[in-house]
Amino acid sequence: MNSLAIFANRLADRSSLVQADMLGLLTLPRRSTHFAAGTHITRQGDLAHSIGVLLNGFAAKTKTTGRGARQVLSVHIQGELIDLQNILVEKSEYNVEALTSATVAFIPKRAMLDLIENRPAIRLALWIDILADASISGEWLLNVGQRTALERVAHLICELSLRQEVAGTCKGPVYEWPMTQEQFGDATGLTAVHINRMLKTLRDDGIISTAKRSITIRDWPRLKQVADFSQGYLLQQRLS
Amino acid sequence: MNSLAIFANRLADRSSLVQADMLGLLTLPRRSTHFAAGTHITRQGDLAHSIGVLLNGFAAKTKTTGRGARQVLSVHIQGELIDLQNILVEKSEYNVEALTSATVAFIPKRAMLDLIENRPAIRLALWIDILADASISGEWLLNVGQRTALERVAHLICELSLRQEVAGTCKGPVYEWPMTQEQFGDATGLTAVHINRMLKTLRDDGIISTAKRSITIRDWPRLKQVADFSQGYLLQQRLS
DNA sequence: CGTAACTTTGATTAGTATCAAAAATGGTGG
DNA sequence: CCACCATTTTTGATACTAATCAAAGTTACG
Repeated sequence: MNSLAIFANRLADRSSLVQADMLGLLTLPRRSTHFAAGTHITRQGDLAHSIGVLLNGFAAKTKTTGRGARQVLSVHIQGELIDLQNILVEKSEYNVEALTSATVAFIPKRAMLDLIENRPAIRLALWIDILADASISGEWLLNVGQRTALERVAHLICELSLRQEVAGTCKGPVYEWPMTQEQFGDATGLTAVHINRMLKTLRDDGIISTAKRSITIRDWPRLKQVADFSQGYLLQQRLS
Repeated sequence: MNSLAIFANRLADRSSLVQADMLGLLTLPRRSTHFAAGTHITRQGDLAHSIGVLLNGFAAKTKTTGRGARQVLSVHIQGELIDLQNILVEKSEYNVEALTSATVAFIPKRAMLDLIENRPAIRLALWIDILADASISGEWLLNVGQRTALERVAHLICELSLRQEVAGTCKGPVYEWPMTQEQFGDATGLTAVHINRMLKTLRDDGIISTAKRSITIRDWPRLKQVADFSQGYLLQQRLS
């Protein structure tokens, strides 16, 4: 199977693609590279000459303050673009790190731009993709700025679980959890120690249970309620 | 002078527009409406059938948790689009509020979409505009998630001052400050009381001075340093 | 099997929120 | 133009959430 199939199908969910669109996507030139968990895929300041598609695994966009504090800006799952924002920018403003072992297909910017220019439906799908990322970013800002520690933790669990569910990479109530508690903290503006305590609270309340690299949601309605979660911001129009 | 001139010129700074592009922008159908400070321009859940351009004044995008806490997601100045993210979305995910007395030109979505479709240079400029907004959003997340109260306050002062400077709406070291301390707090994830204390600190250190609706930057290098501010994320390529 | 990374728990501290109230400011109508 | 009222700013006292520091368990990995 074509390695970009998952990516192409994801875009097809965003706009109506015809045969020629799909063909254009599936025949994009690319070079696939494998990354170990914890390694950098791209770095802030890098010249951006290609656009990455995450073929498998999880990745995170991060940014660091001058004093060394790291914020996770977004988490990406299989089939998602990890740095589309660089398409019109010379230098990347972010780091992208592999959270788990991950494979990335790098598509030359030029090829991507040509496809965008020539195929309006793909252009539309990518535009929606950017808007959806921006919408998630806004919800994260609300999360970090206004919610309590417990709410933030519950909220991110809701989001990632639902996104995996919708992407079809995970069924049941057991969801892959791609982050260490340190990274979870960096995504929510909390310390790893406090993440640990909040997870314990959710566990003690029977809302979730945790395992090595997964979280089981035992009481989705209550988790959603604790998290103040409503999925509209994910902009998954076709599926909600 | 054409009321959309400031807007059109701003886009011309983002990409090379030819005569026909400018004409297309300047002849966009629109209806201008005036809003008093503190009133809502659009609301979360509203059907989005037009796109707003801020002709003068300041506006803020906001989002509220289910428990009623409000986060300011972005602040917009003269000439900026206030809800371009709605162009491909049916229902708005945000509120837009007038921070000061403000005038907004509402452009029907259809007209905007046609222009985007037919004028590649405008499409490019708008795409960059969205990416710049997203980049600012990322920096805000870093700000709220990882910086101390004093840094956050200083950072937002740097950003808004510089943006006004670049837009040419404010020269000198005295910058219009469009927010109450309450709103400032909602933008930084702090309480109004704490904003007040941080401003006092900056004042006592001789870095800024404050007046009714303005802030004077007395020591820009030190403010920048306290804020951990570097302007790259604003994506003002043509000017930096 | 040994070691580094990660999780868990406890004790203490620090930063910011909350509560309260006074002072200053701005807008409005008379 | 002044007086009044609502909003905003300022300051003080106290409470609480989450950070920090520290160390013991646990897990993953080479």
